[in-house]
Amino acid sequence: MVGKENDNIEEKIIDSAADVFEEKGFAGARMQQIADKAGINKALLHYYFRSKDKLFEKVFVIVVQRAFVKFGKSLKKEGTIFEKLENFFEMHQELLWKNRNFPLFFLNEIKQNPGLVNIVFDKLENESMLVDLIDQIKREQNEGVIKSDIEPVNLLVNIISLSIFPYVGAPILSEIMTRMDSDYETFIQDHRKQVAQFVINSIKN
Amino acid sequence: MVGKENDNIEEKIIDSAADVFEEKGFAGARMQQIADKAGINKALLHYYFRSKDKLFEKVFVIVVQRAFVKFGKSLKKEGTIFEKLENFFEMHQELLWKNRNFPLFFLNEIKQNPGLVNIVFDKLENESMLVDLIDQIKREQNEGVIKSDIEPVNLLVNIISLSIFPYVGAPILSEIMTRMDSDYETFIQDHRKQVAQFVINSIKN
DNA sequence: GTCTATATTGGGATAGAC
DNA sequence: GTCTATCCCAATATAGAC
Repeated sequence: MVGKENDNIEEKIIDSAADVFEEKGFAGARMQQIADKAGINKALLHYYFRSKDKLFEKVFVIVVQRAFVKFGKSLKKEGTIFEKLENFFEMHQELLWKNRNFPLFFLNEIKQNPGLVNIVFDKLENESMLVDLIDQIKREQNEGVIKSDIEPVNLLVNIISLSIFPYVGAPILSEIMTRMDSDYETFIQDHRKQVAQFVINSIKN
Repeated sequence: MVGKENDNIEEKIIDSAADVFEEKGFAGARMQQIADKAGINKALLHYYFRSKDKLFEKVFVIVVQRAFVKFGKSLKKEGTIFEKLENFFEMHQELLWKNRNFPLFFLNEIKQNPGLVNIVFDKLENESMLVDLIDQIKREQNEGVIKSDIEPVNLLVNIISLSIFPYVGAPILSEIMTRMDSDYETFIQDHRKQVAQFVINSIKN
């Protein structure tokens, strides 16, 4: 998740906690493991964050914000939907590869505790991002650049699905690939090459 | 998950456990809650299944097998890929709607404990199903029925992604929809109408 | 602030009566 | 087989010395 060495203990804890929570989920995470990874002991953890719940909430907000900021950057500001698509998949796949644990973690925690969504969303500024995209899709549909009459929202979710699922499903996909005398690595390489074209093919006709 | 009333306690426990495990995951599930749901007490749970781990493994295998059998049934044996696609999405969406908790649960547990995959897969007979589909895709590509030269495996995963993700992502999608003055229900209705066509459009040209 | 030692509690597991 | 009562450990949390 992180990379940069950190001597500020509070941040060191946050980073360690992020790793452990993302890997094990809230229920499966252990304060002991977080302390170990941060190179301190449990008592100090509680000194800084009082409880597991409080630590989690703080970490969750930070992690999600980081993720969404990066996600926002993977969207070009200019260009047609087609151009944006190429760029998005390229960036997003890279991002997902580096943060394989995040999507499943995120979806899970939100499901277990739907209240978390609001805490995060209220602090987000990219609010308008989606609306802008939807407007652009509508416009390009009217202009005939996009031939398909799919609902813009559905097109967006389709794109997200195609982008994220191969990573969320890694544990099972890699097993299936192995059993078919292939491997996950090759699959994901091919995926990155074809997915943008797959979407473009679908809507340009 | 189930539906039918059950007076056989062992099965009653399995069904209750399936519900709780699917909802909370292994780490988050509580033996107490399973006992309550089954209308018995914890001691009896342990009398029947000795430990949480053993109960979980038994339940996991059963639940996954049920799911994969149903999944297999959503695939027509005859017809072109295009015909199978229409049928598959129709059936699969119905299935997913009824078992919203399953996909996320499954992906999560496999990730936490990759060994589970083998336990399940070794007991599965649809092994050849995927291979058959891939052969068919290759054939139709050669015949020119499918115009796209996408790798068959990647096409399959794309299809699965489009089918499953909108349900796995329900917690976050429903929040997003609400914030865009729409709602998850409408989205998913539209999704079911367009997704098959989305794929067909992409590969028939 | 950071540690060791200890308290507390939640929850899985067992004993033993019926 | 099914229950109540209890055990026991793991994991969160706190006290108190330094």
